[in-house]
Amino acid sequence: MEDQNKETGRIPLYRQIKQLIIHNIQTKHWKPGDFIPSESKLLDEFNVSRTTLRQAINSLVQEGVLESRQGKGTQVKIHPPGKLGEHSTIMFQEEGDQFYSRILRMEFSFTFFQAQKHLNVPENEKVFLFERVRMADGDPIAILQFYTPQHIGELLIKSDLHEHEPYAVIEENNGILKQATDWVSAVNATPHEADLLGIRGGESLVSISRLSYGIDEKPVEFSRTIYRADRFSYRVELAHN
Amino acid sequence: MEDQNKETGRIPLYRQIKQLIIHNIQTKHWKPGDFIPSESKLLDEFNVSRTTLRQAINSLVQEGVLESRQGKGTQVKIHPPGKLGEHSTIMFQEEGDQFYSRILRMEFSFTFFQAQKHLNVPENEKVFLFERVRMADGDPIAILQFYTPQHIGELLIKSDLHEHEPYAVIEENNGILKQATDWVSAVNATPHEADLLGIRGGESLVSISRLSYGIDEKPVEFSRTIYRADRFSYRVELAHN
DNA sequence: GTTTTAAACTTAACATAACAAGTTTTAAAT
DNA sequence: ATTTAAAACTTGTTATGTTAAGTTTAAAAC
Repeated sequence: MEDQNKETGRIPLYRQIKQLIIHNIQTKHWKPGDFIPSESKLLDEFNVSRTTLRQAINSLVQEGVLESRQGKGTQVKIHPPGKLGEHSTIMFQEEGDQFYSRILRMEFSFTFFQAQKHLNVPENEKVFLFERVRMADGDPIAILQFYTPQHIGELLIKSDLHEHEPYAVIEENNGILKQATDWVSAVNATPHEADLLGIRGGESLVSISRLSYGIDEKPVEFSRTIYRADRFSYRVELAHN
Repeated sequence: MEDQNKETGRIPLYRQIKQLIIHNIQTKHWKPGDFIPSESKLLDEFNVSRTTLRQAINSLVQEGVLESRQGKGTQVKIHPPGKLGEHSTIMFQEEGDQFYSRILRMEFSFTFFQAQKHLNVPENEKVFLFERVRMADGDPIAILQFYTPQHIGELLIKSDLHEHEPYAVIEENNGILKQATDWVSAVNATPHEADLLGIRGGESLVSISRLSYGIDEKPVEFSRTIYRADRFSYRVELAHN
């Protein structure tokens, strides 16, 4: 760590080290499952005290980015794509359901104002919308609207979204997701929604809005999904913390 | 810290310190909101290095038991009764709302089958139901059904449920809650529910079923609450761990 | 070749020291 | 009395050691 870092001061050294580690992960220098260099090697690379390095690493272990084991080493933790937390969002009644999606829209626009605001996208930049209907054994069960900033949207259209889940594409190209907030509520189906889902207008639907952040704390994805309430339940495990 | 602790070895010192701190909290020696002694005082009391003491304290801060602020001190964190996890269940639009409840039913019965099953109550024992309508500034916004095993129900009716929240009564008499599961879904209001909530029949409502467990891992409370969707949002914070 | 042993790695735990940066208390100045 | 400044607290950050405890590797013994 250079002197000017110590002198600029405001940002603690261990946080700067954290950022360097995160950068190595985001640039795929260290990939999920990889062992990062040992403490002694990182001490040489970063030129900080062991205390400081361990503070940075332990912090990332706490946040679920790294995983350390005594004697073995420290590796970048592997997470299933898009899976955050312990909640199991989708609880359909049958296991044998065949899932697939029917794409409704893939569109860049300046006018997705709510998503633009949540994603912190400047007004002169477009937002990408990816809209699908999710089917289970031929029945439509949910409408998914998936918004991302322009540069991520371009990544997505380059991939084959008919074949790959957007979460998987993002995590392969844009680093892993670290944190998200869900807002769960209920709405009455509009005639158009009822039409898509094959239900009567006014039926109750579960609405889930999600805002996801990457390990660099920047918003990655805003989505709104509405589920048929008769096919869906959202489970949350709660504990003190 | 005595020598035999260091020599028995297996349990790290900082974990032993953690246990001592927790013991002080459990025995109400240090109460929620209290500032615990400063680091220098605890160093004298425990006879360990600052590193070790801070490791114990920081660990408890991470777990949400303590809360430290530079320059001020470290205090035992206050958890609102019945509040588990980071989700903030109730997000009504205005801050100035005056909340109160109107009691509908307080009843012991053998026939609350769903609750009986979830609470693991034997068939020859009654289940207690406490049913209310929650009001915000005069508007009804939710119907709350609160089920407990018989012995807890008896505690509740002895307290003044017009004055005290059942969660608070339980945590004062029956220990704190440790874990809970929420199931969130959506339903259409029945005519009776619409009547109670002052809305049209068929309106969308958010339905939350909760099963709570105490420190002894036994079920304490099963509840079902339905909220007017226009006044309610359920927020969940998700993170890797 | 196989097993055993020791060495060389890894992270975990603990102590001591010094300084920085907030907050409160106290004493001084007005 | 009020304001100001200094001192005395508090937790936060960083450095430098040392020893312990797992895991892997390499050498030695068979």
